Order: sequence, then structure tokens, then C-alpha cells
Amino acid sequence: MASRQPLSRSRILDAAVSFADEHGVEALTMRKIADALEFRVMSLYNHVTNKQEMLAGMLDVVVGEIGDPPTEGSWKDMLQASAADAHHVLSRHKWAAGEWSKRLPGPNRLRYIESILRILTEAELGPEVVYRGYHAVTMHIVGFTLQEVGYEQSLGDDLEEMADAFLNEMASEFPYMAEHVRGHLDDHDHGDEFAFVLGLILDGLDRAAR
Amino acid sequence: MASRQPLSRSRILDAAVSFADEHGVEALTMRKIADALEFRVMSLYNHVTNKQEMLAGMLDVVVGEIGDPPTEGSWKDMLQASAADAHHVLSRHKWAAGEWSKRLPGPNRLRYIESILRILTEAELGPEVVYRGYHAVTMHIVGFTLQEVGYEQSLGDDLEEMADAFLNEMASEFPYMAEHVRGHLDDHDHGDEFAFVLGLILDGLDRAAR
DNA sequence: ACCTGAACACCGTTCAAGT
DNA sequence: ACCTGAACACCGTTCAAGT
Repeated sequence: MASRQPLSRSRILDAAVSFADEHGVEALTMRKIADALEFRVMSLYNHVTNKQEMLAGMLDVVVGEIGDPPTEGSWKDMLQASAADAHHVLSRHKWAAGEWSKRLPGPNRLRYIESILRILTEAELGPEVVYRGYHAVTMHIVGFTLQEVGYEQSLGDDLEEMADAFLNEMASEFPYMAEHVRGHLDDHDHGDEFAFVLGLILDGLDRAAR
Repeated sequence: MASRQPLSRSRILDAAVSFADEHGVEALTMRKIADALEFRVMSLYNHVTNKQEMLAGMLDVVVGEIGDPPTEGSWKDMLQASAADAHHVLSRHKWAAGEWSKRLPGPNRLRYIESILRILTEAELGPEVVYRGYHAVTMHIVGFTLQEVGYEQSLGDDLEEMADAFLNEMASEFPYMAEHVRGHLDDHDHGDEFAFVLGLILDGLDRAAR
């Protein structure tokens, strides 16, 4: 049996990440992770201290998938590239953005934060713009992804179905929202909204610094 | 006994909101809410269909505390005022921002969304900027608040203590982050960051529309 | 050092019985 | 129509016992 290699913290975290990717973090259970690894529940506690700490570890595994930002280019380009990478990673693990603000940073997240702050600091925008810019950039990465995955999660596969139902029943009461929902259903290309909004923020920071 | 008025959906939601405000949403339990109301658990199910639906209802109660946006002033001022109001409400109920993206909108949230979209649409920015602007504004309201309350929640009361410990142990490995943490501890006035970043976004939308 | 059976104190929810 | 006792199928976690 391939699975009879001994348990380890890292094997547990990987299994838990895969499970959450597939079934959502709210379905994640110590017992199910143990089952997937073909061990008994209690064995997990030899390698993780409890479920909360395991979730923090899982998030840090995900953050570890974000690569180092580029070292060439303008500070805006470097931040756009790094944020896009983070966005892709968080989109792959739809539960992760929701955990981000609930867990203290692990080693990988500390490294990631440091790399964002380094780019902002070396852009010579002044301490106040760096301070606020950091909050703005991370807020955008996590907040935007969270908004994107939120509806997918709660509506499941019948997203379009629900949207149609809404348009039929509520369009007269909520005309502006009906228009917005039509925007979602359109095959119109809305472009890269993530990069667009981040661009507004970065341009604004640039302007505020000068 | 004052509490022997009959149970109702609204009394349950109010009790649940108060409980979550005080103890956090992760400590919220059907049994505890029933206890607080001096009924038995199963009675709750006569008025809410299950815990998930109750949480959706709780969030909509909170959204109901957000007032209508002003009807006078520039579109930017109206959005700043409405967003600030939403921010205050979500800051009062620290668990609510985390639920926002996980629940489908209830009646109060539909009304709120409609009011934001109305302001954007009547600003005549063009359909594409309205579409993206709506996502940007709501992302900011929820994302920013989530980031603000996140650390407060997970670090509890010893936030400053933790920050000091970080500075002592990690400042050499993460110099930029150490500087950022110092920024948090400073008695410097960082101004209204929420309004500042929203301002960047709104100015950017304005510029994109022209 | 790592694994595990048994047990504890909880969960959300259903169902049938009461008024 | 609303309330509730009993029960079911789960949870996370501890502890003592095994290797």
C-alpha cells in the first residue's frame, strides 16, 4: 500500500488542502482527512495541534504556491504581476481567501507580505503611501477574490439558472440590479477586472505620492 | 417573565446577532441561542429552516442597519457617505463581513445593492464603468472591513503584545514588515484609510469614464 | 516516537408526541 | 400553530494503552 508511509504534518496538510479544494472547507473534518490518508483520527494529533492550527497550516501551504514577484520592471508592473499570481492561486483554492483574514500569517505569508512591502518601499512613495498602499493592495487581492468565489460557492452550478429566475421575478423591483445581472450573463468581454481595479488603486497611490 | 412572549423569527435573529457580536460567529450554536431565549433548541426550527438560513437572515438584519444613501451631492460624495455608513455597521458586527460573500443577498441587501447601482448609473459613467465600479465599491467595503477586523479577531486583546514580540524576534528577517508593524503601533494619525482608498477607486472610475 | 480504542462533551437536525 | 423529549449521526479532542 503506497499510503503506508508514515504520517507527517506535510502529508496531512496536502490531503486537507485537496479535500477543501474538492468539497469546500465547511465539509472538512478531522475524521475525513484521516480516512483519506487511511489513518485513524487521533493519529492526526501527533502532527498538528488541532483543527484551527491545521487550517492555518493549510492556508500557508496555499500561499507557498504564490511565486516570488518579478525583480524587473516598474513597481506598478511588479505589483500587478505578483497580485495576478496571488489571484490565480487563491482562485484555484476557493476556500483560501475566506481563511486569509481569520488566520495569523505563517512563514510563507510573512515572506509574501515582505515582498509586497519591499516593492512599495523601493518605489520611494514615502512612508505614508507605503503604509496605506500595502493595505490597499492586499485588501484588493483578498477582497476581490472573495467576491468572485463567493457567488460561485453559494450558488453552486445553477448560477445562470438563479440569475434567470431573478430577472423574471425581480427585474421590476430592482431595475438597476437586473441590468447588472444582465451584465454578468452577457457574453460581453468585461476584460480583466481584477487588473483594472488594481490599476486604479496603483495609479491613485502614484498620484498621491507626487 | 418578560421572555415568555412567543418565539418569532425576528426575535431569534436579534438574539443570534447579539450573541455573534459578543462571542463571535464560530461560537454560535442553535442550542445557545435557544438557551438565551429560554426555549428549547427544536423550537427554533419552527421559525428558521436551519442554521445556514438563520445566518443568512442574521446578515440581512445587519445590512438593514445601513441607512439609505444621501440623495444630494456628487456621486462620489454619495458613495463615500454610503460606504462609510456600511463600514460602520460592519465594524459593529465583526462577524458580518466574513459572512457577506458566503450568503445570498436577502431583501435588505438587495435594496442596498440597488441603491449603490442607482448612484453609479445616474452618474452617467457608461455601462462598463458602472459594472466594474459596482464590484470595486462593494469589494472595498467588505474587503477593507474584513482586513480590519481579521487581525483584531485572531489576535484578541494582546494585539500590541504580539506586535512587540514580532518586532523583537523577526525584525531582522522581515525588515519591511517590521517597519509596517511600527506604523501600526505609532500614535501617528494615518487618517481615514477607508475613505482614502475608496477615494482612489472613485477618482479612477471617474477618470476611466472620461 | 507514533498509532489507536474508547470515551466525553458537544453539535445540527428529524420525528413523533403533546398543547 | 407552536413547543418539546428522545434519538440519530455526526463533531473535535483527551487519555490511557499499545508498539
